Amino acid sequence: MAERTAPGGVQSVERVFDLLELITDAGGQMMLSELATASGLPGPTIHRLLRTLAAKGYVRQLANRRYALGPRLVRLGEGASQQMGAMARGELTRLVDQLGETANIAVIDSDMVLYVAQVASRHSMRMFTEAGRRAHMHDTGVGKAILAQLRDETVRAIVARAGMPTPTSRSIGNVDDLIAELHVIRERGYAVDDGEQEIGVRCFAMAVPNAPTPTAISVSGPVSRVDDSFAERAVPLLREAAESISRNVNLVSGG
Amino acid sequence: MAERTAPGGVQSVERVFDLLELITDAGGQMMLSELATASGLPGPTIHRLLRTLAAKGYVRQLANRRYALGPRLVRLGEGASQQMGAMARGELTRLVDQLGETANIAVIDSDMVLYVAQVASRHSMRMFTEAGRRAHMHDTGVGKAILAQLRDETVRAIVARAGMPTPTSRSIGNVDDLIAELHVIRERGYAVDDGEQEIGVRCFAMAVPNAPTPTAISVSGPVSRVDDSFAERAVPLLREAAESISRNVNLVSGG
DNA sequence: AGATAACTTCCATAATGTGGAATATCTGAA
DNA sequence: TTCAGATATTCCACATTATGGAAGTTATCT
Repeated sequence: MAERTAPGGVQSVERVFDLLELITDAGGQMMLSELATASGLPGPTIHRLLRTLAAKGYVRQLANRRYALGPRLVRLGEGASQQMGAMARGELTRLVDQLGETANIAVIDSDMVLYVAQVASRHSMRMFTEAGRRAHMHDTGVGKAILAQLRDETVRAIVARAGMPTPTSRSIGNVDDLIAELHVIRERGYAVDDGEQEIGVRCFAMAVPNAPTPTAISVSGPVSRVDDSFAERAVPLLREAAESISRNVNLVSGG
Repeated sequence: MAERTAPGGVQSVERVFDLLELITDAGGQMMLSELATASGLPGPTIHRLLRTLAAKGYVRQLANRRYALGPRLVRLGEGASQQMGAMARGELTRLVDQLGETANIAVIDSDMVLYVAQVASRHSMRMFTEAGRRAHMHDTGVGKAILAQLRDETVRAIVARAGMPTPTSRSIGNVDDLIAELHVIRERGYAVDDGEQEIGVRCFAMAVPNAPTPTAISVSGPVSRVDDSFAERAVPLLREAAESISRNVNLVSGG
């Protein structure tokens, strides 16, 4: 019809993943009628698609007829996580060894950042950002590092869709301030999150150059440990790590 | 063609998930030609399917043209994992109320156990197994409960791939001892981990029957509290919980 | 460099997926 | 309990959609 069709895209495959994303957005389970209104697809079509997924275990139908994400997705997700992690884990571990703070790798995922892997520091006081967690872009180090690689108008579109909540008094609350901050990040080569997501937590982040999906890595910890002298040591190590990961992601890496 | 067609199944959807599973089995990345021989599908068909996935971020194409699992799968997997947890949380909470010790649910995930959800006891001294954590199978209660449901040769293959580290002096260190232990577990109906992962921690575990992915639940705590009289109370409650979760997880077709 | 293997694009074909209409099932009200 | 309204599922005629052989590209090996 009037809808734009992606070239070479297989319709039913696109639809089935749209449905899975909708269910995920809704917290893991949905009624068929809800999916119909959310997706705009006719009931029988959705039913047939979900039936196919259910037969393979990617979706489960509950007793109340609702459809829920199925256990087989866990394995695929874990595999994808390991895949990204395999390319980055060595470098993240090295960062943790060298700096003693928690290291993360995150990618952009529909207007937010998705934490793909984490190597935790051995300190008892540390962040709990689990792999698979999503966060806003404007108030995280990795998010700002990624945004700094995009064009300003793209950034505006992203925050318009995702919103700009201000979890702390230091969070950036409007687009123009964010754009200004991104200019600083581009000059400087790395992003800083100084208590923008949580007071007392500071984070240094850097984009992974030429990644297929915009990607960034970070080290973060309490301000008491993550100070100016930490930054001096961290920035060159972050750069090394980002470049090394870039090489891994783009070239072959047996793991 | 003369092939059997699944009733109501959407071909391209089935194929696309078969491909994702193949890539996962192969460790996260594969060449198109490898997929062609493994799946029996013609090259152009695979290419079109993967291109659709790649456009949405469920697969990434590396510089050497190999296809790897993409970052968007991470989020779906995480959602599915939480979903499993949601179905079990009520039962786990009841176990904690009844027994006063921490309850876990875990699934098998590429030769290891993946802790999907945990309800912690109120005791200050307790286990710290976080949801999302993976552990070996041979030295955990949930792992052994799951292995006891599999055929011996499958068990041998799993431990051959995953290895059998012995974190404590009580850990099982060779396959034959493990197989013997699994026979005991099958007879008895539940698994015990008595300090095999950490000295002083005891755990009772039971498989969730007929789960789509092999699954088990457990209660664990310090030996001082988790003794014989605890076992007497725990085992019937574990069985009830496992059966209840089984009913939740499997689609209740009879109403 | 040339040869070989692997990947990608093209396009005629019909098999495949589609969705409106009909039917079955569930949920809540009286 | 029975009934009405909402929701899910099955059916099936139709053409849109996916298919895969053949041809064209691009990488890798010798």
